[in-house]
Amino acid sequence: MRTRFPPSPTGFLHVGGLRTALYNFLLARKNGGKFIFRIEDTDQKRAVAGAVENLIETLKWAGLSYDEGPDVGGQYGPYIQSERTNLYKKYAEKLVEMGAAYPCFCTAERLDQMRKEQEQHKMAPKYDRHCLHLSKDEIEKLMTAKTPFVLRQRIPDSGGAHGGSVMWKDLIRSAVTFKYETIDDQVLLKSDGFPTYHLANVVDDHLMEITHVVRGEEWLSSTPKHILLYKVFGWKIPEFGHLPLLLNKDRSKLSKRQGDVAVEDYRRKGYLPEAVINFIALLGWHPGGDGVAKGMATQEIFTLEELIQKFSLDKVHKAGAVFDIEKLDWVNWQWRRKKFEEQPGEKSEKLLGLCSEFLPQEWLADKEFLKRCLITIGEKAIKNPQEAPEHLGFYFKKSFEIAPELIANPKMKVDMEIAKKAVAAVAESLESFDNFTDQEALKIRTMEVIQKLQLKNGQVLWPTRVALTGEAFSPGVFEVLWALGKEESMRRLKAVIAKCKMLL
RNA sequence: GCCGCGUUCGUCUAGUGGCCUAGGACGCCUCCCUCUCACGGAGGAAAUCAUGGGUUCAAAUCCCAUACGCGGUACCA
Repeated sequence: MRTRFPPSPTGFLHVGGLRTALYNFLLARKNGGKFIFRIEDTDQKRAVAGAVENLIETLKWAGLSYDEGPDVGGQYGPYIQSERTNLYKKYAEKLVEMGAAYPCFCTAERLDQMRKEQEQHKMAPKYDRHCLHLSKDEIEKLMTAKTPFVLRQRIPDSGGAHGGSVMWKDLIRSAVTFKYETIDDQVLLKSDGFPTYHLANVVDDHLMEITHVVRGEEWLSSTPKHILLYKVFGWKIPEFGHLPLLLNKDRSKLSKRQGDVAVEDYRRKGYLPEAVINFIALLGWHPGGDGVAKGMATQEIFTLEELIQKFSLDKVHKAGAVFDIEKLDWVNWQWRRKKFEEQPGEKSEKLLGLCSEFLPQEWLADKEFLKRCLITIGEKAIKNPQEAPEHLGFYFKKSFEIAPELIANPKMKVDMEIAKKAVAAVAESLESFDNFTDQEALKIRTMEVIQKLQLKNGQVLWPTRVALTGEAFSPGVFEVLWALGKEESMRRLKAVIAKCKMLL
């Protein structure tokens, strides 16, 4: 078995493209076959510099290794279509000899005009074969006059020797049929000498001995043209499988307008390759729930290795799937946690390793302090290391404004008077307390204060926490005291007490 | 318009004629944990299986029609 992924180097790798690549990869790996990476750059106008390198880099990031490709070589190369143009020309000429293709000299204007008329008559736009009826002399004359021309595929007539239609058994959609009269005389070779997708694709897939063509649903209606080409060449027709599309929330084809579609966007935002692969694999495919009893959970998290083991094309769906970023976020969280837990080492060291690249240089000066801070935001740092600076900011501020309405929070039943009393009492108690390295001891000590004050936990702890952090949301009081240490904790508490006095 | 493909909770899905009073996951809601956020735990709402006809003792599952959605309709891939 040989599968392939042949993107166009028109920029970034689309998440839909990644999924197509993934399924081809899984299919090949599952069956001990080869996975081939090929560049389809026959459209010169759309080629983007650096796009090939970008595709290679992104596939590498995702962990989809290929056995043959432009950068790794292989015995069927070259793997870049623009380096194979003479090949396509040769086969195109063969088609002309066999009467399966013919030159067309029609101008863009005539074609436009023709289509407009067809549309007015509510007909499907289709080449009218104007140039098919050109005599040998006429063709020769136009050729010697160097009139630009293309080569068109000659679709057989209905009811001819080949019957009236082309049918194939799609790996995903079962039997699909197209009548000859609905198939256009597709351009095979462009006037610039480059082939179109239809020719290049068939020639390459044959020459590279591709056995399974698994691609997006957008190719479904051009498949009959490809099959016809295989037939006239007398080549073995590969298996075809057409994948459902990835959709926006409104069920239109996944597009840039409604969110990120480039794999690199997700990479940049901190999504793990394992998570993206896991999530995308399940968009249009599911291994099935064999032996899963009613009420039992089905597996949601898969490693690449598990995907390879469980993958099969007959479990691929026919309908499109909406790309739901919220589920991706959840899958990403599961993966971050899993990888963090599996990684050996001290938790604080691991957190530091995870976040340090996103933190300001100054914060790295006192590593022990930083590690304590990281411990207090724990899960949040694991969930998204890139956001760690936001959660840690208050630790590194020398001073901050505390809004009166933040510290005096009616929901917590705290007014300015209670706040002052609470923070002052905690500060006083802690002044003569030295065991700041023990969170449990800090808690016991503070609870005694609360009891003495005859206040609710929240009435004391809320203003204390706000006094220490200046934030509505933050780690808890005891964690912050522990991380900050006595000196800085006392400084912050006293500063707020002074401010409360002024406000009263 | 024409051709083709599709249709199970909001979303991803399990389901291949009786195990389905349709299961799981995300999200949402409630409660618990708790000084806040997050994490974690326990529950809940949520699909007349697109609709209408068949076939069958029995249909989400098979057949037909309709509706709706999507894709293609380029000298783009």
